[in-house]
Amino acid sequence: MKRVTMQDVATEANVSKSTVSQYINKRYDYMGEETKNRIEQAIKVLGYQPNYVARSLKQKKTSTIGVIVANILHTFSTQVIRAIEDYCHEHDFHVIVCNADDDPEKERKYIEMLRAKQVDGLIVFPTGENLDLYNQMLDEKFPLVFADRFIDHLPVKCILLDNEKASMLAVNHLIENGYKDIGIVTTSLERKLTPRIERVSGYKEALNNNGVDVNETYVQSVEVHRMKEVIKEMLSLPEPPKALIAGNDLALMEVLKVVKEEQISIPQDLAIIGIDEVSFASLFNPTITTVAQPAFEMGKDAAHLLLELIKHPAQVPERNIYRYEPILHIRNSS
Amino acid sequence: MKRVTMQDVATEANVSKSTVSQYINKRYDYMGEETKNRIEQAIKVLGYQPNYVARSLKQKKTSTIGVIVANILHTFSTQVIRAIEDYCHEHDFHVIVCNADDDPEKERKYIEMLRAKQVDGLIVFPTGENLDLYNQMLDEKFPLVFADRFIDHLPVKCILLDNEKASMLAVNHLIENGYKDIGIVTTSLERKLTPRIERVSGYKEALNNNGVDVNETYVQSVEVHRMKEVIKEMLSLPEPPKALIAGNDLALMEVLKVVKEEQISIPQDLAIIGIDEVSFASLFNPTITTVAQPAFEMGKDAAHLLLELIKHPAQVPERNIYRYEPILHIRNSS
DNA sequence: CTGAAAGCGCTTACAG
DNA sequence: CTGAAAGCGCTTACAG
Repeated sequence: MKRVTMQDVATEANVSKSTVSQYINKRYDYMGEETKNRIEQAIKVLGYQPNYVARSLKQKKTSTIGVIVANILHTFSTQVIRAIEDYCHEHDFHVIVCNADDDPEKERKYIEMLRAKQVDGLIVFPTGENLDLYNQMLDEKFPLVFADRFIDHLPVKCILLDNEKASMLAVNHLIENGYKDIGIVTTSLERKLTPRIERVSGYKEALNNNGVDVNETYVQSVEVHRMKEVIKEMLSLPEPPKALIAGNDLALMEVLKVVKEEQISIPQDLAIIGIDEVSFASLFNPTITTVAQPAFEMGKDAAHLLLELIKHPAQVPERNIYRYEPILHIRNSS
Repeated sequence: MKRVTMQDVATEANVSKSTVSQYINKRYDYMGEETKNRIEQAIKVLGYQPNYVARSLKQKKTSTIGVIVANILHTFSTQVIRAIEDYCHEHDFHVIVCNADDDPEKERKYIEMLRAKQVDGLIVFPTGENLDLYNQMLDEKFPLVFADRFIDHLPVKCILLDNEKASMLAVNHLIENGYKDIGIVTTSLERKLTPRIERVSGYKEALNNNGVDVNETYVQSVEVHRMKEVIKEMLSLPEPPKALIAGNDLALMEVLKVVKEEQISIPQDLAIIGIDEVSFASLFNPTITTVAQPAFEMGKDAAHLLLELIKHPAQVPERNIYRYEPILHIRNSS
């Protein structure tokens, strides 16, 4: 079952393949009406479909971008990906998504594979551990956008939440509602990943701004599998917090598991705010107060920015850091 | 910033590019130790990365598959995609995902684009409306696997849930718990999509098997945006159902919205079972009984099947339909 | 207005 | 054990 090529069409239409190529690429400037019709006919008769691989090789572009997310389990990642795909498909770009699973080795492999496949650009939620690769892409002026996390001293365009403000919105809202003993639980800070670091520092700053001392036992950052345990410990302190901020959607799930297991009444025994929106926030009993990221907008902008870098490499904007405003959804858990 | 090619490596190592190619492809059978070292050195010095586009053109394979989901909003789609990606990455295949949004025109566009990009195979959640394309791929023996839905009289490998059994599990469980007035709400049946049709027919059959007459006012199939309204009507009947099955995860969300708005007590006023697992099922108040699909297994098997079709086109198995067992998770909403 | 020719960066049968 | 040559299916200056 040999696929029909441009040469076949040319033969069928009695023209050269140059002319067929012109036709396919809609460069009809000087093309005779009759020729056009013959080619159109031939294409229809033979059921010709152009081979983009050949075109890509010649044109040195693939109209494909790669997206490497750190951890696809976050709703935020899924939403950003969806926005990127929507935007790219509208602009006739394809998207290859990879999940690095927060593993620097996987990230390395995917960056190399995607570049070998000649993607025109890359959106990465960086693990932060492959500085040589990041720098190499920068040196080569390869179109690159980071999302969610930035790496110090690396002049890469980066799209991310104003994380400090996210925590501040949560803290301020709790304080307005009369809470002072406010805890926060996030995933591990060991790898110094932007959102976690900033959410904790924003939390501390907001407490300070409100004249509340930070109680370090109320601040816990551990891997997800240890989180329930740590939350239970925090709630068993002689003076447990009266409110708890979940650092992201996965942390919120752990908090809710503890709430269930220990039959804690929300918000009477414990107020809860989650950073990141979750699908069930307004269905839950009680409904859950969240600080949402404008994930769709962020994904769309990341894609837009990347396609600009690809199409107009000459006019790259100066700005590197793009911050997005978190949105507080006040519901009944706080 | 010219990328370095195989020719550059060959020159640097003082060999021909044939030899470099052999080296890259690990065909060292007759290669001198010294030559190997020189090439290895040259690659390192120049930072050579092979160009897969050129290789693909020559080899007529891209090691990439396409996945076209009907509607990416379903958790099931997301999970299947993730399983496909995991499996493919393990086997050095790449995945391009497209969301047809239940629009046959988009599906057509994506099938054509992905084939133009020379993907080696396709996993499709078919809209069912592009019979000519499906048949064309079949004629050309193009590697193709359907998921979630099958199309009558089309001999395509298809991976899907035993949907009738899913409904039956739900109905039987409700009947065991003493319910007889059981309703079901699904998305529209107009397009005759397998899961919806089968879930409704399984529901009816299960009622019959239990000697319960089907009450057609308890069976509603409409688009998501009309679902709340229809559920409210059903619950306002003179004799409303005492239990309700949600036909998929999106339907369950609508049911839960109504429950919230109308302050219905679950399961006292109304028992609920959802088909499809949801992230919050065991966190909810009450926890929600669901019938889950083995989504991860299904995605993995779909990918495995497709890669087999790609690698061993000669030995395609006879079997076309692969059914998967639904799993009843009994919780407190029923 | 259309065609011949070169070339994109690889792989592969074949020659030596 | 290694290399010269052809070719994958396109695009693109350039010639006429």
